[in-house]
Amino acid sequence: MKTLSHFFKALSDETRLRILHLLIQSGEICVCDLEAVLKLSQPKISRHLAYLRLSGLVSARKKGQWVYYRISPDLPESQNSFLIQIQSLSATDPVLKGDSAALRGVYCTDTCTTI
Amino acid sequence: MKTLSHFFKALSDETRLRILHLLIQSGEICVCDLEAVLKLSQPKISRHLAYLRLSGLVSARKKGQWVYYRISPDLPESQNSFLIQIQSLSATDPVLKGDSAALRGVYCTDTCTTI
DNA sequence: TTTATATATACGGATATCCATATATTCGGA
DNA sequence: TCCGAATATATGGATATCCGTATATATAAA
Repeated sequence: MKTLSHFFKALSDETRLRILHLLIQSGEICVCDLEAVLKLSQPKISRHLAYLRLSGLVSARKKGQWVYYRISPDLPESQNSFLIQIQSLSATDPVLKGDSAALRGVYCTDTCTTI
Repeated sequence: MKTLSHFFKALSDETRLRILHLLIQSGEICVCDLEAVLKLSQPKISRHLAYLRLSGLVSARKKGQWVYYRISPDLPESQNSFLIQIQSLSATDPVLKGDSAALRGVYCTDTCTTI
């Protein structure tokens, strides 16, 4: 039960929702790409990523000086089905829709994305 | 987007999750039955019901001295599909499972439930 | 009209959350 | 080895959240 309310607390912040939405959509993103897409300060993004990491929602992989984040592969099924639904929200939410578009832009023009 | 994070904030508290789970399951419950099932103080329950009411998640109907709460009938579809999933969580979560059982008990023995 | 029951809200304190700014840390390249 | 880029964390302040307790309100019953 604690786990469950903590899970929703992780979803209850706008920045974290936007991050999760991008991770669900793209599989794996590094911090600097999140920074470029979300247009938020680097410490703010890192702080929320740490929050998500500590809640077990995302996992990180270090490659050189970059750190790639993804939705945690061993998330319990119950939580996973909630996350999947977030994906469908981008159809109606303008901010999420904008993030999706910005992400495509980053993946076309940026230099920091090839693994 | 604010709406969405506020929605999850409403789900991020254990008491509110338990209340919502009962409302989803039973349609309509009055405060005193919630009190009997959850075994929590009346002001605590009322406070969280007020929170849910202000977030638009539940609506209230007054009948005599009782107030009956239900999931808001005009909840946006996106939020509704999230709520429905909460129902399925009672299969795995012991607290929610216990609440379901206690609710059945209340509906058999109590005096305050007939509308 | 007084009394009891159901429900809501006010108050004050403890704790959590969130942020901006500043500073560490780690790693690759010159 | 030194420098810059990518990322993480520390600090302190503002605000929100949550709770227990006390109190208010409304309705029913006596």
